[in-house]
Amino acid sequence: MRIISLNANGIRSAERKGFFEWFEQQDADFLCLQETKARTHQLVDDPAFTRDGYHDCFHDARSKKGYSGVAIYSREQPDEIRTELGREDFDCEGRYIEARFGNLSVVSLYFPSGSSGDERQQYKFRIMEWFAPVLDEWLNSGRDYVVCGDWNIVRSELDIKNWKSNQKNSGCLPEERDWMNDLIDTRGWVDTFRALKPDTVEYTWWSNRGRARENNVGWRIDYQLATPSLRERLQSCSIYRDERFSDHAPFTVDYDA
DNA sequence: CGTAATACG
Repeated sequence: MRIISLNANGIRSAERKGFFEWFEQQDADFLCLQETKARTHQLVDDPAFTRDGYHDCFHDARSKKGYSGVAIYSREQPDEIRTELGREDFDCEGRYIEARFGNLSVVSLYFPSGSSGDERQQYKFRIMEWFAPVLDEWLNSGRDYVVCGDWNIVRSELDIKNWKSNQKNSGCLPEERDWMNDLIDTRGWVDTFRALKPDTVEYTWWSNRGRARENNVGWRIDYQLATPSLRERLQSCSIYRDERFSDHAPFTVDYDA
């Protein structure tokens, strides 16, 4: 079972850059996209976003055009699609979609960014507080979950080039890191990349200001978090070097069938 | 600075 996740930074932009041709070569069972930046109607009727051999589902932002938005592509037809978690100021921003296949749930999640200002940072903190118990419910549901997405939070010094200078910047704030680490170290979620590569320094996002990407001034803020039930099924993972499609890197995790 | 619509990350 192969799951690929990518913050597409605009699915229409990524498509123009050949993302789906690349995707079709990857032999993936599931693809989770974040920041599709399109209304669902702009995607569902366009063959460019409908791939042979895959089912697709989308959830867009009701609140703003061209903003946020998530998607899942799957070989198997889902039993059920969920897009609402019952909190209006979260549900309206197109940040969550879940596809269910038997006992497996695959989630594409776009966690809020706080980098645009204090208003959004306070929103991010409120979502953190509310979302942790939601994750606990999933963890205790008896279902297998893989929560793929852009979490906009690094965990440790291994996950960011400029650790010291970013301590006061959103995504690397101590209270954000504590929250993320609590999910994994205390509550029991598996950071699949870190579980497979305990000491590896690799990033999933680079600012497009300056020469961040060519200097590898990056952050690891994209994760596939899995329930402990999937830990023994973890095989391998890779973050792709490919810079063609987005300011984030696509990454793959392979799980035993 | 890139995406997609003029804000947001």
